[in-house]
Amino acid sequence: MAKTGKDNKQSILTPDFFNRPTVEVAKNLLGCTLVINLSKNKQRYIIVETEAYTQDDPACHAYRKSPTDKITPRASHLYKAPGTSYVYLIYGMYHCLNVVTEAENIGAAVLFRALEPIDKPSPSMPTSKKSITTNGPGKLCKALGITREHNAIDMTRPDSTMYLTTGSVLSPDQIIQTTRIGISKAADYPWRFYIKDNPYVSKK
DNA sequence: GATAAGATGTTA
DNA sequence: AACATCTTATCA
Repeated sequence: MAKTGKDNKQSILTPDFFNRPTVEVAKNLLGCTLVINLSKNKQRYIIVETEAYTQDDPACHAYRKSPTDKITPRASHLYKAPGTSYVYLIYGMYHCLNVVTEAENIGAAVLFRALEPIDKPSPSMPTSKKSITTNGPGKLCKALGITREHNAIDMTRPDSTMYLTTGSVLSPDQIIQTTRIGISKAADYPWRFYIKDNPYVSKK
């Protein structure tokens, strides 16, 4: 289980953090804090599961067979500055939250797959996985109220409705790297990361 | 426990 | 027609 990190000084993640290889960013986001200010009360969540999607990845929305292929409207957000939010609708009923990585105009991002609440923790421990509402990319957006309205937010600014800060520092043996979930194209890429033994990670 | 199917609408 | 998902139903 991740620590809350309340004893640490947390600093906001800057564009430099996201302007790096996407797989590195996905790994390093584990343990960091998502701060979200959609309603009146600011809420914080620890990132416990991520996936990387790059410009060379057939599963990425920004994937183009040839560099001359046109950029589609949905994927256009993926080409914005590192640290920008990208939200899309999946299966007609769920939203998924990503943060843009690498340099502007590259087209890569990290998908947020699961979060651990800091401010409203479940009483003691969740009694079962069914009671967790932030373990899965569609579920967490529903729980946090994230929709396509929250596209193209600069998440590197403390006055944004969403931004990211440093959190608990994880030791290498707490970070599990494995294959991605829920996709058919390039599902064998080992670009999913999660915190070992954390009860808020999706799946079993 | 496992596996199957349905909901739903944007995208290319 | 496919889809970076989740819930519910049914079988064991």
